[in-house]
Amino acid sequence: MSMQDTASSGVALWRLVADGIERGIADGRFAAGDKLPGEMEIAETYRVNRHTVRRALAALAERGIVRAERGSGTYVEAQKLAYPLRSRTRFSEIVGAEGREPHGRMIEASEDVATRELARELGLKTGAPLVRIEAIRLADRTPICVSTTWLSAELFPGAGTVFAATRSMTKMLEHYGIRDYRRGATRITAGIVDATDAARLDLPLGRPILVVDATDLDLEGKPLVTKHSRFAAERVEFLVEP
Amino acid sequence: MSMQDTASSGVALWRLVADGIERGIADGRFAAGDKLPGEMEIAETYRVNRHTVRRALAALAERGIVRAERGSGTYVEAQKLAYPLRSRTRFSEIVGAEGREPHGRMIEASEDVATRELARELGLKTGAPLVRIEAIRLADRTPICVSTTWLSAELFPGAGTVFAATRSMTKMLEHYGIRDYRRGATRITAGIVDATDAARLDLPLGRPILVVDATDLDLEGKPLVTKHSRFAAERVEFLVEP
DNA sequence: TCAAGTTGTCTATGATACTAGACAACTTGA
DNA sequence: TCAAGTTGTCTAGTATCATAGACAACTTGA
Repeated sequence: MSMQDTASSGVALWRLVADGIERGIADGRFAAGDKLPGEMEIAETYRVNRHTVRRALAALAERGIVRAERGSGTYVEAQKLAYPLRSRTRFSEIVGAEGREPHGRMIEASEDVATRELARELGLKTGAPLVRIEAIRLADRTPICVSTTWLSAELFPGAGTVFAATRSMTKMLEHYGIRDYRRGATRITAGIVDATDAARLDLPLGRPILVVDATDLDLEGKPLVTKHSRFAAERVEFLVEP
Repeated sequence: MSMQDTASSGVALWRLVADGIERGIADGRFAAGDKLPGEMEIAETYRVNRHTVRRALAALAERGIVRAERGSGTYVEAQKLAYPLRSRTRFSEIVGAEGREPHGRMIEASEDVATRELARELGLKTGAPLVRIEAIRLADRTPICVSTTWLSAELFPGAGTVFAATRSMTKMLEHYGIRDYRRGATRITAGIVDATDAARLDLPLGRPILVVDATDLDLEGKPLVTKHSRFAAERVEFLVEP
C-alpha cells in the first residue's frame, strides 16, 4: 500500500495502521500485557514501510495504549466502559457500577432560543427562551463524553447556575421539584470528533465519536430536557438490553 | 490552521473541512437543496486556504453529497436511513418502511470453530463447530451494513447454502422450523472502517462506522445466532425507543 | 449591458508523509 | 559468550498536502 496507488482518503497511512492495531487490541486479538508482532512483521501485514509502522506505534505509545521496549518488543496496555442504555440511565450509577469514579463539570451555560427542531423536541414554540448547558463527564479523570443540554428557561430559571453547583442533571432537576424522570426516544449515530470536542475529550483529531440525541421526560411523558451528547468511541461501549 | 501548528493527527486538513461540512448537512444546518457558503467564506471559517476547501468540496461532490455549479454556488443533496432498535428488528421491514428497496447478498460462508467468546454467546462449548456467514445489506443499491453471523453447524447444517439461496436471515431460520425470534443483548460502539469493509460498503478509508454486536434468541430465550455488524455511519441513524 | 460574486484552472513554494537502506543499541535464549 | 531478533536513529529521494496569487469562465441581479 503506497500513497501512489491508494485512492487518497485524506487519512495518513500510519494512522490506518495505528487504528488497525488499536482495533486488534479492542476486540481481543491482543490482550493487555501481550507482545505485539515485530515492527517488520506488522509492516509486512499492512504492506507499508517499517518507518510507517514506527510512526503508528509512536502515536499509540503517546496515548498510553502500547509501550515499546528496546531490544525486546512492543507491549499492550488498555480497556472500555460498558454503558447500558435503559429508560433510566444515570451516568454516575453506570460509572460507579464499573468500580470507577464518576465526575461531572459544567463547561459553559448560556441563553438561547428554540429552533423549530428543539421546540418540537421539547414541546415548546419556536423561539421560546432556552438554557443551553455544555458539560463534560469523566470516569477516573478520563473524559467519556461532552453533551449539550437544552431546557426551557421559563420552566427552569437559572438552570445553568444550579447545574454548575450540583454538577448533576438529576440533582438539578430535583431542585425544581422533579423527583424522577425517564428516557424518551434516543437516536444514535457515529461521526468524527471536531476540534472543540477533541480538546475537551482529550482526543486526537479524526477519532470516531458516538453521537447520541435524547430527550428526558417526566413521569407523565412531558419533555423536560433534550441533549446532544458526543462520546469518545474508544472509551465506551453502549449496551442495549432487551 | 496550518500543518505546522496542528499537532498532526494523521488526518488531512481538507478531510477535516469535508467532515465539518458533512456534519453540517447531517444535523440540518444545511438542508437538501440549500446553497453552501462560498468557497472563500468556508475558507475563512475553517481558516484554511481556498484550495483546501476546494479539495474538500471535490471529495464531497465525488460521493454525491454536494454539487458545484460554476458561477453560482455549491448545493447540497443528501439523507439518512432511520433504523429503529427494537426486540424485533428485520432489515427488510425497516428499509421498506422508509419507502426504499431492501437487498441482501451473501459474500462468503465458511466453517469455523467457537472461540470462548462465541461459545458463551451462543451457549455452546469452546471449539464447537460453527457456520460463519459474511453478508451485506443494501437500501436502493446503497450499501448500509456488512455483518458476520455465526451459528451452530450442528443445529443448522448447511446454513450458508440456505442463506445464499433465501438472501434473508428470517427465511433461513424458517427453513429450520424457527417461526419467530427476538433480539437479545445488543452492544453498540463506533470505529473506523477497515480496508475490507471499506470496499464492501463503498466507503472511503477512515470513515466512521457503527459496530453492533447482537445475539438473536428463540422465544424461549435460547441463543440462535450471534452477529457482528458494521454500519456506514453516514447512511444510518439508530433509534432507541423507550 | 455591466459589475459583483461565484466556481474552474494555472503556476509556484515549502512542509509532511512514505519509502528505502544502513547501522547502532539493546534483549533474549542457546 | 554469542548469534538472532528486537527497537532506535540516521540519510536520502519521491509524492502529497497546504499555502499563495493571478486570472479565466460563468451566473446573477441591478
